[in-house]
Amino acid sequence: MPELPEVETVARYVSEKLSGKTVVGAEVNWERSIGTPDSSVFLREIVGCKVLRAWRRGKFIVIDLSNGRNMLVHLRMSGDLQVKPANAPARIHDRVLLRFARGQTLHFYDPRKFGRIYLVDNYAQVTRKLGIEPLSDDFTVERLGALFSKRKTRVKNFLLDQRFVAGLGNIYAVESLWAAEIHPLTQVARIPRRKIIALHSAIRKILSNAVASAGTDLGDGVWKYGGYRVKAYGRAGKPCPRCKATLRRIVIAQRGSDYCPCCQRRR
DNA sequence: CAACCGACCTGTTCGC
DNA sequence: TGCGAACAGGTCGGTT
Repeated sequence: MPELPEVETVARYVSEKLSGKTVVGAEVNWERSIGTPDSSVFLREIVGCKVLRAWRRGKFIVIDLSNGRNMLVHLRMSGDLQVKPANAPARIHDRVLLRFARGQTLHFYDPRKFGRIYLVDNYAQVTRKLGIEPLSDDFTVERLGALFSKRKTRVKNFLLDQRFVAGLGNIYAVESLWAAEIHPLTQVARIPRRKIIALHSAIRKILSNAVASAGTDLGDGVWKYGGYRVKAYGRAGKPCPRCKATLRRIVIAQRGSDYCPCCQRRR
């Protein structure tokens, strides 16, 4: 579920709530929520750690600890982090709880159990394979063009592949392609320069607007904080906001891809 | 190299 | 109303 804007929102929230606080206790209710190390080792090693700050890399929340190590959280499809008073009851889908000094508890809520927490010496052990940060200065039209060159991948698959650009997921990939007027099945090497420019600009604009809006609330309760409004995602059968043609949905990489058959022509 | 498929999980929505 | 199927913001490993 959460993509870059939602993960950024959670990372800022955690940083604000927990910076300077020390873990005094921990509970794991679903072992596989801990990616590494084993949950028993995690429980032993996380207690006593002090949070310096939290930030984001791709879709990972990275927590810097005062002992130099890092705790990372990936929310996958349904994860969320909430800081509550120590006396707040755990919910049925709270998989991991971290209790902090001064009566605060971090709840890792994750109905589908896909999310993962990692405790490592260096965050790069986990994030090593991630591609470029789309909101960084390094993400230029030239870099995007270079990644496109000679590749046969379809652009929708490309945008979902975290090894190229880190942070886009299905919603924002669909939105970016709609904004840039590119058909999702287009092979990246065949995208003309003016469209590369349009896509680069769309990705940055859409992601930064969504971050500023605290993400996207699709109305199904999975993410209920943000105010970003989608233009194409999930709107198959409804009119294109640009040309009024009926939006369509096809499946690419087993993910629904909404697009406008009129403005997003193939080739 | 690139696409596809099943896994991993639970909850919600859809169609009959 | 009820019930099973389909589908959901992500990623990985094994096949084609």
